[in-house]
Amino acid sequence: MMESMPAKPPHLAEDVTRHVGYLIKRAQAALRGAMDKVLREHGLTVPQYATLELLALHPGMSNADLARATFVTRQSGNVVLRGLQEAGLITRPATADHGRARPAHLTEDGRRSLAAVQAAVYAIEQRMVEAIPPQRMAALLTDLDHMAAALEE
Amino acid sequence: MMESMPAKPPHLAEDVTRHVGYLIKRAQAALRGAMDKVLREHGLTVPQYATLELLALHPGMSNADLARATFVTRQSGNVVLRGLQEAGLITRPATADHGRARPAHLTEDGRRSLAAVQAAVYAIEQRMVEAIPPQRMAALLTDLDHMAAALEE
DNA sequence: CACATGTCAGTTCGACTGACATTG
DNA sequence: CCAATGTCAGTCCAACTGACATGT
Repeated sequence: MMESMPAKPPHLAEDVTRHVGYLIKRAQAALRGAMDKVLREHGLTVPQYATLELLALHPGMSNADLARATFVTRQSGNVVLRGLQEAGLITRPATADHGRARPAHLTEDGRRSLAAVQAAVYAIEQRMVEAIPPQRMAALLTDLDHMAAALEE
Repeated sequence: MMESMPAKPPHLAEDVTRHVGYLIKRAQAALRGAMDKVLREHGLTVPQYATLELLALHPGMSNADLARATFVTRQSGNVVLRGLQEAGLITRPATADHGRARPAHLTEDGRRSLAAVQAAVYAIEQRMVEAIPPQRMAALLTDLDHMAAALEE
């Protein structure tokens, strides 16, 4: 089990805990921790789950596609993809028919695994959403989007 | 160099890019990418920088303190701490005077390293802050805090 | 040709679990 | 006794760089 993950970091200077960067990190750590917890019961990692979710919505995404969508290099993406493949949750054609891209698809097991964890994962997101005033939701999403965009060239 | 890190993820369904979880992840990835870039020039990693920053504000924090503040286990915290120690950026007493906690302190080199990168790191945060309407800043920080809190027990 | 993609090889840092000693 | 801390040992996934082949 996770040995740390305290309710709220101890007495740190206001300066630190009011930094946007710190709060983004904290929110992300909390989210990842919560997801890890429920996914581990099903033998999935967070990157693996993210990949399954993407493939469910966009069947046929290539490794490069997925890597871009999950903000990692193709090399890292390939590690995740191979893990899923070995677990029998996705399939990829041995050879590319068109370019070099080998479109990935969920297997039946993959669909089952995804379905099995989706409720729990959505519940986590729900807990987050319910923690803030509904009328601020749109602005929050917009602001997060703009902050990310500001750092991406 | 980072081979991926595109301006903005390709054509994904609106469903995905409007999820709070996705946006938090994207913002964090962008932030981490930007920080990595400037820190690498000075031979620092993000966790190392975070630790230096914390120690500058709170001299004498123990490994357990730092681990909690950076949302990792003591074991992971120790890896970072040892890296900094080997680089001569921090010192820790060989033996604890009080409990078992060995308070860490920046060395002169540590202070110098931190000072050398701080401007660049602050500039990154500034770019994020400037990307959103100033009057929404307080609400944004509050909402992030509440979302994180909702997932932490 | 350039460019995107896939992949092999290798490294590294930091994430985790588990066990154990020590201190207050 | 118990809780917190530090630490040793080991595993693992995924992050990276660099190089290279291949296909449009």
